[in-house]
Amino acid sequence: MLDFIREAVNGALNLLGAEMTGDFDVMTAPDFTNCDYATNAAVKMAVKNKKKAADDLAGALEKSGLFEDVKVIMPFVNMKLAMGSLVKMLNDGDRPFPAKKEKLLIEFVSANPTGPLHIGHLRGAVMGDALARIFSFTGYEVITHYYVNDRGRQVRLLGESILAAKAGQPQPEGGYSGDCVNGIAKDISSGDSVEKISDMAVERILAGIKTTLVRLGIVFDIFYSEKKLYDEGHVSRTLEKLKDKKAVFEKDGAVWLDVSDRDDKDRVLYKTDGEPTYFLSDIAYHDEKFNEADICINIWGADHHGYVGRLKSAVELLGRNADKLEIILYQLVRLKRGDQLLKMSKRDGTFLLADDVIDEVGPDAVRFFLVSRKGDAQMDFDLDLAKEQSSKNPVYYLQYAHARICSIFEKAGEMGIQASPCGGMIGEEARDIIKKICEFTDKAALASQERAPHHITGYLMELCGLFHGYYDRNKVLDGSDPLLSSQRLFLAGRVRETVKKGLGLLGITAPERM
RNA sequence: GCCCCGGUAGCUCAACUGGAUAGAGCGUGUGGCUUCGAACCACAAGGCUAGGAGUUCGAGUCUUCUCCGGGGCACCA
Repeated sequence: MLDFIREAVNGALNLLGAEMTGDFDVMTAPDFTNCDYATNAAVKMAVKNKKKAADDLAGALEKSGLFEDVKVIMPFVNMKLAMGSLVKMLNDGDRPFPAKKEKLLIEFVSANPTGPLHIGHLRGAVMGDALARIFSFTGYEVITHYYVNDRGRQVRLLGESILAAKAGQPQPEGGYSGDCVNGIAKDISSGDSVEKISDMAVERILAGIKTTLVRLGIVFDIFYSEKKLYDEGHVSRTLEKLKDKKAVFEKDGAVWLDVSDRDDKDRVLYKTDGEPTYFLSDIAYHDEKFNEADICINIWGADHHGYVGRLKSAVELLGRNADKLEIILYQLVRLKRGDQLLKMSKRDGTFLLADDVIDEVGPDAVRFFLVSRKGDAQMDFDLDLAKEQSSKNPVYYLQYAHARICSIFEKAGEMGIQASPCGGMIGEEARDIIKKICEFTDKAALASQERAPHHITGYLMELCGLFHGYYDRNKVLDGSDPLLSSQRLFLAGRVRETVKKGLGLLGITAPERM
């Protein structure tokens, strides 16, 4: 829609032979103007008399025949679309997004395979998946990654914890406990090596994580193994590249990387005990990612914020453009039950499992809640509200609109009415809703550009709100007026299609009945 | 101490990157099913956008200071 307005304004400017001092904006017009869109193009024209420029522009826009009203309220030129323009857009359907040249790799969740997913992982999972869907819809070629830290100290500790549990001995320092560890301990033979048990445990826990993700409708293209980075020599190759840049040095018995340009201080690659840090393999991993894609996007919890600078610095040392590594941080979610804030601690085992939350609230509601706020706002997730008042949950408002329209189509079938593109029969009462439908691709583009899925939820609330109101005031199927009925049915069909597409971008189902 | 993110209606959050008279959901109050699905609709109440100063035609949005909340400052991930 905004493209359409922009083209119209451009056309008018060309007609006037206008010279511009800068780009102009197109925006929605406020209610009191009784118009749809506005532009500040007049004040961006290279003339002294802005008022005259605005009047000239308004005149040229009027001549286009696309608008039923154009009025100047300085500094804006406001436009009201002609019903014919709107109906044509509605009938034509959304323009598909052209394929983008850049290939995009998005990595998210990447929780350590040392235990099941818990509430803390959920927001990143849901945001990442929604973004992947939005990117794909808006023309990017997209690959999704889950990076698996399947080696190193934590994994070894997991194996040792399981062995200890098996032998009935106390946990090693900082070790793991809980149902997960005990469950695996039951199924091993005590003679196995730590390595073997660790590998087995990782495999099993990862399988559980995948199951949880599938419940949410999340399926990754690739689970990328850290171990593989070592086995295939990527880590050592990356290290050589860094050494070539003279960025690697030894100090106090450890090996360091100079990342001081973007971080507070230099960071360690090999510890004094000779073990590599996770930082080293992370760098190798990102080098590999950039071999596959033009833009790499990571979804991280805000608690990893301190890690951003050093990784960007390292990526730059490898000759990559650090701006093409986009790290999207999401703030942490606090869980509430009514007024009660839930204290969660990994150590006490009091954190809530992702599966429990999904059981309690349902996958669609979980996804809707966690994706309906922008990532850099921290949020409180009230389980009581999401669960007990689930019938008033906004997600049902959207799904209900979809189901309702499905039901209308069923009824239409019984009545022998078929949808047909709208003509003059559709009146003013459908104006707002047609306009809203035609704004869908604007919102998808916005969500894609800003890497912010919450624009879609807000849009869908507006669209469905308009439809529910329209439905209440206008009978779609009227046996005495088949022509009007078929056109209103077409309109309803476009609403249904748009709601389904929008929910699809968020990974939320669009049920036909509920 | 330094860095990052927040502070908007009673609560949870929006506001199309600087646009005009700041919007939804929940909660509260009133009204609406003989009619395509009432998980819905209509109307109402609710605001000095934490506070001060600045930038310009114009600020919730940009700069700066103060206050409050969250997170981070490892040879842990």
